[in-house]
Amino acid sequence: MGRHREFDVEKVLDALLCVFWRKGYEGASYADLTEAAGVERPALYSAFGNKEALFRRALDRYYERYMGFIPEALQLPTAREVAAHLLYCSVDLNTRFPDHAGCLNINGALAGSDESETVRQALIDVRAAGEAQLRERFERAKAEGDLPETAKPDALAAFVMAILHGMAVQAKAGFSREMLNAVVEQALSTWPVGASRTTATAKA
Amino acid sequence: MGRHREFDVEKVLDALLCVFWRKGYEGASYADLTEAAGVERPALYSAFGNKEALFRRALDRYYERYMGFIPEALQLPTAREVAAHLLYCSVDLNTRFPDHAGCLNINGALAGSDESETVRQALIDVRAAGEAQLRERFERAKAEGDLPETAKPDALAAFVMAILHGMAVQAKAGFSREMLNAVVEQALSTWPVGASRTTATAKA
DNA sequence: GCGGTTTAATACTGGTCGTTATGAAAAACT
DNA sequence: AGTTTTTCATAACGACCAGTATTAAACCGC
Repeated sequence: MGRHREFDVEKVLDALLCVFWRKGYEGASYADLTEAAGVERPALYSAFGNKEALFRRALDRYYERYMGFIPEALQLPTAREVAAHLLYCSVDLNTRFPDHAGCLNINGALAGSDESETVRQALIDVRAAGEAQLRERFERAKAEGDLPETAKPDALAAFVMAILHGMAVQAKAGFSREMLNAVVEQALSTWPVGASRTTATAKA
Repeated sequence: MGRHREFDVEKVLDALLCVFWRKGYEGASYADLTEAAGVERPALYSAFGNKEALFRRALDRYYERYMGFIPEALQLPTAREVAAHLLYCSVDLNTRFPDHAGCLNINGALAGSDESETVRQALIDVRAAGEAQLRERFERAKAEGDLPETAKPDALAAFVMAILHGMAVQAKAGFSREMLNAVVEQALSTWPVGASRTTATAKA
């Protein structure tokens, strides 16, 4: 019973997500958020809680709406295809929206005041979870002979993640999609070749 | 004539530099800065100007004091050695100080409020200048036959920079030096080989 | 040692931050 | 229709932000 909410919570969350994507957690003020959402301040508090809870909801939604290519990639048959799909889709996402380039996770809170420490750690945890999934996928690939015996799945996963993070930084700096695709090409050009695929070329 | 300054400007600048390194431009408050410097607020204004000017001085000092390996690297004989030196020295710098891990340029201002836009652009410009130097060095390497005719110096430079930025993000997240060195190893494992060095191994 | 000049320390400014109290408007239940 | 409950909009809260006015202390030349 009682009055109904006059705004669509998910639509508002999408608008807030874009603000955080562009300005990061601390850089986004409630003035920015209310303007983008078209909703007054107390409504945001009643719908989501405080700013940190709001950001975490936006982060969840970000992975649901935009990071669908991660599970997609993990299901591809070879480690190389997994990496390629991750990298190319990431380039697309990082450059698709000119007004909020890059990645919410990286833009969100790389460094900042002590008050945002918990948010920073949350972002780190999410990245670490993704990297762990990737490492496990590469371990499987190694067991399947898709990656050579000398391959180090943890280093390979960290390498792919480094490219992803580095390109997010570059996208935020205005790098073109073409340039970032060339970076991906370069990154993939040295992919290790396993026993089951020794016919693959060594350099793209 | 008049009273002498009681503090060493360069020592203070080093202390401020470390605060920015850890918290970034917007995340560092004057409360943080004065505490780290052991100097009161008006003294910082009289010595450096406002916060932005202060940050730019700190950034200059950062490159002078800690980024000496960049010109070092550019003078090495082969493109691969240039890249290797950049990457390994960067890992060392990013993990040398546990209380301010990563890179000042990346931590400084990746995203934030509109007021820090000029600072963000300044950091982007500095990175672009470094990348341009690297590209030119790779163009020379290509002309010398050190890189193959098919090599794209701009993509190669962007690739190396992406690894550098990505590792800076990872270092800030607490990655160990060993892990990052493994990332560098992976990044270098597929380095293109030119006609003058066809005897080099294709995979590490 | 005395006047002129620069630095040092304290305290304050207007503005913005995240958060919340308050009272009016609107919907559902009795 | 009347009552209750929830949402809405305005406006306020204390805290902190970057930046500064003010006054006392230290140094110089004389």
